[in-house]
Amino acid sequence: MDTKAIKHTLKAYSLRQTECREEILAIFLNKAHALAHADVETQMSEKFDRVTVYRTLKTFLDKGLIHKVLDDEGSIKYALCKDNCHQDDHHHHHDHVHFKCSSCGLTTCLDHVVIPAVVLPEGYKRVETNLLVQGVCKDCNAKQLG
Amino acid sequence: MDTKAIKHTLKAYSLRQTECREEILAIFLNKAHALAHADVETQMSEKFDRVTVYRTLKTFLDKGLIHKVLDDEGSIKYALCKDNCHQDDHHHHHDHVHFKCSSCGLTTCLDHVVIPAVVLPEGYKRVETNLLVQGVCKDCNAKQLG
DNA sequence: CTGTGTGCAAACACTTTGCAGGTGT
DNA sequence: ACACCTGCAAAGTGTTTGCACACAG
Repeated sequence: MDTKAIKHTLKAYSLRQTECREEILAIFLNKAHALAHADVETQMSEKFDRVTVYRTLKTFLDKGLIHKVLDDEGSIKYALCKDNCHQDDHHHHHDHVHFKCSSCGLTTCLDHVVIPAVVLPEGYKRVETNLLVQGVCKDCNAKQLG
Repeated sequence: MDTKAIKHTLKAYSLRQTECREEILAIFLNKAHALAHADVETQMSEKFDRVTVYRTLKTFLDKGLIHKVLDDEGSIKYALCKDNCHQDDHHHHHDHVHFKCSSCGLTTCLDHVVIPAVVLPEGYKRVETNLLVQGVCKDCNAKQLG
């Protein structure tokens, strides 16, 4: 993976460049799906402390590098934000469609799926919308049919 | 609250009628919003064991009496299913719109809000859709304005 | 009577906090 | 040099499991 891009990204988000952060960011870049804390931990080649992983994820979240992905199991997952999703300025970016596959268990961002407008009852003020679709993903469907 | 209805409901879901179950079911009936395990526990007049509350919620979930409500904090919440949502036969009932108010913190089911059709990419098979809208609810909005 | 529910104790898993020392800028 | 990261230890919190007894049907 492009370590230059990783370093550049950290810098762009005003984050110090440490080995732990580079590795965690690399994991997110390599994997296209959302990761829970436990997923990140198990995928780290070098063992950093659990606590450091917790703190790194929280830092990334605060800085707007990653965002939360809802899950039906109670474990919070995280996924990389797309470009231009900074700390002060990611309100326009709060609508996400996520797909969780019951077969492979992975949750992916469906960036190209348009989230339909939801008509709320009178008096409700919408700030953020999260849509989680569960089912069987493309790959698993193909395997079953093959 | 109508204890007769509660007993009837337990029976309808093939659940033994115990004090604990009646009380938990009563709490769900009284409260219009989704409840996490901790919420249920704190609202029980008589103190039953934490473990019993966990098991009761799991049982209710398995039988289709309640359903999961997504949350952005990682804590699973539960809410009563509407009528005709039985164990074998609640696939048609899997689409929910929930609203979480950032002011009062309550998550409510918006039963009358139509969940828009989501167009998935080719190959994806949808089974269930969960939509969580966050913002400010009717009541809190009214208070702020008042 | 039988199968299930409950309480208790304990194990287990998850997450946060405080502090001392190390590291990036 | 300074601020911030990290690791360790420990505490705090949330959840599950096993077993003995109680209770609903």
